[in-house]
Amino acid sequence: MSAEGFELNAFLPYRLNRAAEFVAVRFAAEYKARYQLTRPEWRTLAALGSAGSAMTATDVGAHSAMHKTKVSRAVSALEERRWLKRSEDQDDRRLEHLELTKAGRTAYRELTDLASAYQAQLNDLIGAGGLKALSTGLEAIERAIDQVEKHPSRR
Amino acid sequence: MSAEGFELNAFLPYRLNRAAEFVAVRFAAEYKARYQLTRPEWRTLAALGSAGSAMTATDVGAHSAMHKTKVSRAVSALEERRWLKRSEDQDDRRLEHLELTKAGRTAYRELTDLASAYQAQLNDLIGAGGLKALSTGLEAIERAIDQVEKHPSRR
DNA sequence: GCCTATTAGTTGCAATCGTAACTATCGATT
DNA sequence: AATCGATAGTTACGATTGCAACTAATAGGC
Repeated sequence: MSAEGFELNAFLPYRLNRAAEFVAVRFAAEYKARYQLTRPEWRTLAALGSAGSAMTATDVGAHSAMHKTKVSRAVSALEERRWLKRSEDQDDRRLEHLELTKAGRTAYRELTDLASAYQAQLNDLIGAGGLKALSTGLEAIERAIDQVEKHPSRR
Repeated sequence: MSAEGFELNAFLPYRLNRAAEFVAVRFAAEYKARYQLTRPEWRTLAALGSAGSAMTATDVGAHSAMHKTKVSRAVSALEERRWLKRSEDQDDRRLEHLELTKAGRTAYRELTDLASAYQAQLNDLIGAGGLKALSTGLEAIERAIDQVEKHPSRR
């Protein structure tokens, strides 16, 4: 049974990684060139910018599936740029609430322009049908992620 | 127009990366623990194993969306384990054809057992519908990748 | 047949990453 | 209220990465 029952082309981790890498690389090249932003920095900026309100570093990590040390370093870098500010939680001083500064929100808006343009390219490339299917499928994974994160059962 | 027209939750690179990272991390932990394989090594092994016939390093990179230095190092590591062998192309001596050894194919088969089990877990987590949609969507991206790789137009 | 551009693959090196250990704080148990 | 375990976030350090530069070989003018 173990002989030929496996199709790499149907194996989700492999396919997803391939697709993710493909779409990420070219976009990363853009914001790296124009803003000297690293991937974790962009992702952190994006998470905070899209949330609107403050988040903790742990929230950012959960939202973007990034390791907490990545988040920690990205936050430091963005803080140094004065694109975000931290504030201590009054009730629980382990937490810090992260929020974009005015400059950070401006940067976020500029970056989202780039992102929208890129998304449009992708739409052309992938087609409306593929996009729709992909979106439905990703929703299913996103539900699974939330679920697993809620009930870590075995970690 | 640039103000609020952007939804991070609809931005493909972000969503794909999140999903890919989520499904990859737990599987990577398994084969890393059992076989001391790194991700690029597993991906290279998988590409070669599933292809059946020989591939060049460039082929492996295209198939798995890995940077060529990653492939190069993974190939060296697998060679040292005697899981693959190289052979020079007679017509074009820049090329090397990569093929799994017997030990490599055995390892591949064992790994695919792990992979199948993991895929089954994912199926449960994501559901048949989500999986179907995801697959359709990924096919669209895969077509786009092939297309772009054929016609690098602007790179 | 040369000269130049291109491609396959490798490697040096600086930058980035993840693991594990750490600090600081909180919550729960007693 | 003292202790123990858990959690938020940081950091040291070894491992991994990717860029750029490199070698070696081919391909395409001319």
